Amino acid sequence: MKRVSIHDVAREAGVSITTISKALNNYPDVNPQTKRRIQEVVERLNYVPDAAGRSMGGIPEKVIGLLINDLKPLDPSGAVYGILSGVCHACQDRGIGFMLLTTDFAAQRTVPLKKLCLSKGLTGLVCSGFRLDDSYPAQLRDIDIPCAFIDVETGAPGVIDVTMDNERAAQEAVAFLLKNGRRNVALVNGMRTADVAVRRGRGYRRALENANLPVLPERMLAADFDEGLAHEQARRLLARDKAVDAVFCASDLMALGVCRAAEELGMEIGRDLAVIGFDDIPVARYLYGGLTTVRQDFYLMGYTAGCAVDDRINGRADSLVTGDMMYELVVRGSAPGRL
Amino acid sequence: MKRVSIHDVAREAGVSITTISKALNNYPDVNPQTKRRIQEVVERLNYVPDAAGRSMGGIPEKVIGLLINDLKPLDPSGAVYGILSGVCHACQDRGIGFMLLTTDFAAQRTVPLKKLCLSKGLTGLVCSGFRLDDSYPAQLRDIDIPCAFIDVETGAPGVIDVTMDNERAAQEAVAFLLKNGRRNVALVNGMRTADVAVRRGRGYRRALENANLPVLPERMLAADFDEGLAHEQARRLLARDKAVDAVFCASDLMALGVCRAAEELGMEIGRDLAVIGFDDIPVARYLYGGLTTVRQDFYLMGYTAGCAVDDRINGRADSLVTGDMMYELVVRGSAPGRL
DNA sequence: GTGAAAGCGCTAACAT
DNA sequence: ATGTTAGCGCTTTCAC
Repeated sequence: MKRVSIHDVAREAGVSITTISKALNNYPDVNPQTKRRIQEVVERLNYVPDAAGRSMGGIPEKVIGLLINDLKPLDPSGAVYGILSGVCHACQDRGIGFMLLTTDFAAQRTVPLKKLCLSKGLTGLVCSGFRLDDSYPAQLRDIDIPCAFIDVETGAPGVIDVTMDNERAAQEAVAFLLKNGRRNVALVNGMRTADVAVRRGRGYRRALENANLPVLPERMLAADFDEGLAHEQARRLLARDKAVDAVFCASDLMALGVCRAAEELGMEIGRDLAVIGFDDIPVARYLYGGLTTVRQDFYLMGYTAGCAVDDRINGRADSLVTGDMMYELVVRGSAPGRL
Repeated sequence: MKRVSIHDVAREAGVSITTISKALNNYPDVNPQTKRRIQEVVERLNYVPDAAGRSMGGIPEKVIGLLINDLKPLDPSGAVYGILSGVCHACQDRGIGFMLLTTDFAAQRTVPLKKLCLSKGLTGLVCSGFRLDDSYPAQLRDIDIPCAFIDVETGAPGVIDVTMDNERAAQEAVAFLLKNGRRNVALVNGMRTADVAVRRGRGYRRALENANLPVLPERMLAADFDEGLAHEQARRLLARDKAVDAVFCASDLMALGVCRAAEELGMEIGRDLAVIGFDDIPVARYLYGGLTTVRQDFYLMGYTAGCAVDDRINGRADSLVTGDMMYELVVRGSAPGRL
């Protein structure tokens, strides 16, 4: 079964392919009658212009690629999904094509970013899920299409960094704990290769320093954004350091692990131990009397990134959304108090 | 900045474009020396073959499209994400292209499925998120590429239905409750337009009938797979019908809502009220002493669908994974007992 | 208002 | 082992 081409339509409609092309691209110099006849034939033959053909002819569709690093089977925090749907909707709203691409640590060394963009024919790019030791962030200067990076402050010239002020958010969260009477606040952080983790760690530290409290290394745990690891680490910490009365976690998932550990040790969440998470995942409000957390809006980040890239594509360079994304401390039962 | 084409490479390497093409496509009849020289020029010029050009020339890349209906900003159950990453990885493993597409109720009536496939140049299709009243499932006979449907038993000839035996799974879950002493089991179901909801409802009914227990309409609630609605409905039910000692929910999210309602009414989950969910979302194991649930593996469903479609593309028609997907009753604290 | 012809970047017969 | 040429489906001058 061969594909029906513009020639088939032309033959059937009794005109030249040129006229078909013009009619389909809404050129003004086509007789309305002819146009209608053509439309009819198009319907009847179920003709659909070939994208490759158009592209070659001179109408390459604009496409924004969302490049996700290390796409995993599970996305417990929903961050990847949120960003994905955000970029996707932005492209829909702007009437521009969307393409999902993936890579990983190894592939980044094999295929240059520029080559990737070129081979996919991208007009714009949004990157997400990259760590500080990945190589694509360093290849940013090579590509010549508008590009946005999510959750990594690349600082690269011309690159749109879509991030929120993680340091300040973390600082506020810890300050909230201190203000509500906690004095021995521990930290459960993600891996050091995650830009956001580094910054949240800094915020934690700064909050303690501002309150003239000691920053104790033994109270700063790394749990790779993993519930299980957080649970394990927290259990050990809480068992040996009875003074700890609050924990700030760099993700809700890790906060869940901490809560689990605390309950196993007979502590009551929100009273004996205040726990703050990060992200505000959909189920956060239902757990442990509600998980106090720093909300961020992944969908909006994706949507913002997509729009910003599209703006750049269209020459509007005004949108520089660096560090501007919203966050909000949502106070619930796991760490009660007032702001 | 013009795109570097095969001609540029040819000129620079001092050979014809044919030789370039052959070298790049690993034809045997190219002098190894020449080939190396070409590789060099390719690197230097940063040449990347144009996808559209190849497509037209005669090497159209195979592409499987994942068509998702009604893509929302949030995916609390992680179902969409799991399927997405599954199909994506399947395509990677099989060395075939992957394309994410979206549609919605309105668009389905505007753009015929066939037209969509044609315009995107798809070689295969995986559909997810469709309801019984959507129109694409009915247009299946129109398309002439291999196609898999997830979570809808279309029954269409040639279509790969990737589903699990929802009816049997639900029946087993309810039977488990009965076996462990529960006698007044309520149902909290999703919307009637979801194929899986219909089947899970049937399983619930059948389990009761098999045990010669009455099937009471007032104990069958519809909560649209929504936590809030489930909470509301359950609260009302539990308040008026004190006999209810167990609830089977068609999703973990709704189960959470039910648990919340029960606790508000002073009931203890797992003792006063047994609650079973469906899906086994990542956080399920951490809630209410662990949520008893029917696990399903969305990632695997996506992966299976992708592979099955690829098999079909390659002429291997053996893979007919209808109703075969795994499920498993995971017993935890919210509905304790033995199988 | 319509059409003939060139050309987009590439592959594939078919020479040579 | 390499080059010539036709053609893929489309858009776009430029004549008519």
